[in-house]
Amino acid sequence: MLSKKAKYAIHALIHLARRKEDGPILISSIAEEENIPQKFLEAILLDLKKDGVLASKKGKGGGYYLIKDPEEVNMADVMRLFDGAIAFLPCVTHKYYERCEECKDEETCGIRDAFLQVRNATVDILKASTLAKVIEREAALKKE
Amino acid sequence: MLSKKAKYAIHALIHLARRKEDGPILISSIAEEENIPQKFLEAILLDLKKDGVLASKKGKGGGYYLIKDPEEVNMADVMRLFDGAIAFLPCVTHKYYERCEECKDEETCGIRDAFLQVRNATVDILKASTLAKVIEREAALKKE
DNA sequence: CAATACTCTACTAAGTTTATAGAGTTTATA
DNA sequence: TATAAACTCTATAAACTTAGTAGAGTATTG
Repeated sequence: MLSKKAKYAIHALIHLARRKEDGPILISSIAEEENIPQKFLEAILLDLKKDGVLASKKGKGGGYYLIKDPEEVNMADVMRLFDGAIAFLPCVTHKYYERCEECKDEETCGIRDAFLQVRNATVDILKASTLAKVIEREAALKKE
Repeated sequence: MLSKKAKYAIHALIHLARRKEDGPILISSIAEEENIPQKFLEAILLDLKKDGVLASKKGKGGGYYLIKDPEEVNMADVMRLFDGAIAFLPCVTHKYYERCEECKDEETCGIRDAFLQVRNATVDILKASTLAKVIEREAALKKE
């Protein structure tokens, strides 16, 4: 399961992507509209800023805004930032690779093989799920 | 990530599936060969027994053995037994469904739509990954 | 300079995971 | 029928993670 942090981050990003022409958006207004505890959201937005997805402006008229294109921000990257590896086993991850202690031979491990398929399918879908795509899809679903 | 419990369970099941003609296998021998803390493994095997995958025999000559066909035991079921839902969001699971608190309209939620695709792809692969298939695949990888 | 709004550090409560300890129960067999 | 073998059950606990709070600090605008 996604952590609340990752989930909140996705909601905040969609929120900002929708309003990307409106200039800086207040933390407090995101928190209120998306039902996220404000102090918790502050930490999340800071992480997204450090990661280069968002930028902020201090003082009156300040707030957060997207600096990446909504087509370049995808669910896989957000999940990795907050929850770490996406895969179910450390031996099939790319960035967070670790050997399984109990594993005798990784190359011929049938369990690994199964979970590698899962990981690849998952990452493919999540990479394709950009902010732009999610917003687009939402509009399409509303028309049905 | 899989919990250790789920991981140990999979290893124990593969171990038992490989030796399904050998009669009851000792907990202690599974624990030793698969590098699993014995007391921890006892609880895991008990869960698998309650779930109807394994049976046990007490006393001398006792141990655990598979009662389901290795082709009928798949990774999805094992994961659900020990770790609960497979999906990343409660609103896209089947058995463990729950509404997302912050969600305004589930039917048109673009985030849900993305994670539903992930869940479906994941479950399809995990359901196809039976003990028999994992063992088979392992043999194939060894021949390469 | 005063109000606004983001930033940083520290802390904490609750829950989950990964075990361990030890007594209890059942069964085979000598 | 005693005894050792082997699974079963209950209780406990350390370590870690998650989700969230508090409050002081810093930068900016007007």
